[in-house]
Amino acid sequence: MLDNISRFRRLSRAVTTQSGALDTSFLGLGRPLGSARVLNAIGHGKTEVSDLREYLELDSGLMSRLLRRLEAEGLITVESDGNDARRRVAQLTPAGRDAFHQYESLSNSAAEKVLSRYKDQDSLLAAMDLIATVLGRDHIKIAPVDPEDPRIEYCVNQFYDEITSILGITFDPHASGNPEADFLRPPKGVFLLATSDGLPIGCCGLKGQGTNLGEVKRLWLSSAARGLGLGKRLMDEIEDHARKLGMTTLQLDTNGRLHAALGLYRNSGWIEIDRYNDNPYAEHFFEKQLT
Amino acid sequence: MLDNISRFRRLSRAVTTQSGALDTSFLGLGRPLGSARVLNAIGHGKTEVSDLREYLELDSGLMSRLLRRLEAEGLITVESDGNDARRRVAQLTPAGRDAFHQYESLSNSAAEKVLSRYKDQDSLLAAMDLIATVLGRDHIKIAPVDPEDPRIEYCVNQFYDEITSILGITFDPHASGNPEADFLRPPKGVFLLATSDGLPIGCCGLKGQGTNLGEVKRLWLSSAARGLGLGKRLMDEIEDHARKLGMTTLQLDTNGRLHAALGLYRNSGWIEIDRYNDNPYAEHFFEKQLT
DNA sequence: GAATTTACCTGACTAAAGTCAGAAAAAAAT
DNA sequence: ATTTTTTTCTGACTTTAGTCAGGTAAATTC
Repeated sequence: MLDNISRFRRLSRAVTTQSGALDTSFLGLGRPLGSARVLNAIGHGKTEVSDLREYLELDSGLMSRLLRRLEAEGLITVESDGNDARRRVAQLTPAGRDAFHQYESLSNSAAEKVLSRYKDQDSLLAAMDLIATVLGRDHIKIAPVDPEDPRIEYCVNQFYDEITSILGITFDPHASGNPEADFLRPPKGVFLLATSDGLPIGCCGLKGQGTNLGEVKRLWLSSAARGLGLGKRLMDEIEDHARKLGMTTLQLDTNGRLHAALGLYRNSGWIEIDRYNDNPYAEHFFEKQLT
Repeated sequence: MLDNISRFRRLSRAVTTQSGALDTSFLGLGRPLGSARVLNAIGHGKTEVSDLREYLELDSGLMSRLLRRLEAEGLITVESDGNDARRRVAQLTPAGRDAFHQYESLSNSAAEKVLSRYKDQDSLLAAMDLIATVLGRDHIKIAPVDPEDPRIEYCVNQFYDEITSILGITFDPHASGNPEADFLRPPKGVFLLATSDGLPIGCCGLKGQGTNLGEVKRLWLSSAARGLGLGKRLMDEIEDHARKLGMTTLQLDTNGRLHAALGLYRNSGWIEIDRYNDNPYAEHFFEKQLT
């Protein structure tokens, strides 16, 4: 009925009007918007002044004055960086932390108010995840984390749930050769986690034994993250890590019903080979030579 | 992994940063934000100054000055209203229309850029509709429209598609007693359309024959609009219209697989009765006495 | 028909946001 | 060791946004 662009702009209007509720929370504590933005950015971990400037897109003169103002209010301290004495680092004082938490709880209660009025929260939240991930696709971060990190646990459990529902069976991780964490962390292997603004949206493990043969395990993408080329990015980074770990050949197994995964492997240089293990869930086996 | 509130705030950040792309389009033409907002509001049909003030939440002094400024730039004209000479009405000049269209195309191309980068646009747009509708639930409008309005046609086609997919058969509107438009518009009946910021999200028809018996037809809610109590609102308004049209008894038929609809009828005073027509898709028949 | 209310306007102001030129100190490049 | 670059800061501005106290004319109420 409406064209696609109108539909997007409609979302944008709805969110900005509603999170006017979030934005006005920035105005609700009697502090001008500029100061509030700086305080919140610091609270969210942007401590280096140059970072702050870039993030908030502020002129250096203005930035400086806003920092002086927050300092004068006793909300922050600004000190020189140890490594580079030109750079300066801002920290919240206890009073600053208080003020920051006031902003946070204002934002939270505004968000809660919106959410609480809707019954089917799961689908609403899934829709939010999808949109936030697509809009923030340029800011997706991929980084190695420990295989026992709770975020990996979350991703892998999602992976199991999906396998279970797609294959229509109860997936037993051990039967599929659930790798020990030691094989998935340096120096033997690695586990990559993809996050979008804090939300884990994908992962991929590389299992090694200290030899030149590695195995790719547990490639998973959240439904919000599909269609963004993230699977390819994860696999490319896994290959980079494999090379650094001295591997020359990678293998993986997968199930025929995971169409997107199959397509990805076939389109990125993987060659189908004979069964190389007894994983009951696997139907296709691939190998790739690293060059 | 993230709690619900963080997920909402993540969406909000993503949209405001991205539609920073939309917002900065308001800043991209060398005009201050205030003037740009007024110009765009006028372009979108808010012509009365009092409307503008309320919509943009501006002080009357500020509003006045912004209008003078746009007038001086030759973008608008402001004249007194014919009916009430205190009120004033703003109109875009040709130059103003040009400027407005520049803002529109900036916004559109920003939106297009985001959308074009994603493969599965349907699910993305559905997610956007859902969120925009939920966030804008307080602004859902229900109004009678002509049964041959293209928006009704759109809704009713969606309704047919759904019936087809839920019942697993090809739905033939005529077999189900597709009512003639004349029975669905005053003075015999009425057709209500629910819209959220321009997007049709639900409809309901009331078929009459000029007697005291009416029939409710084609109650449909878009998937984005479920769980908001909109079905109840539509039915309540249908009953109001029925009373005004002199009806004392309403009937309807429905299929057993439309669980939400069945629940709605059973919870709002409808009594199940015997089959009163030969609609092959209907399995349940209800009646309600209006008081 | 006088009093009140409404809608808009103007002038006089303040606060906030943003710009620009230059200066100081540290780091990096030559 | 000197020059250049980077990072931050300060002072002197301008523009924008927002507030408040009236004022005028039209409409409404009594």
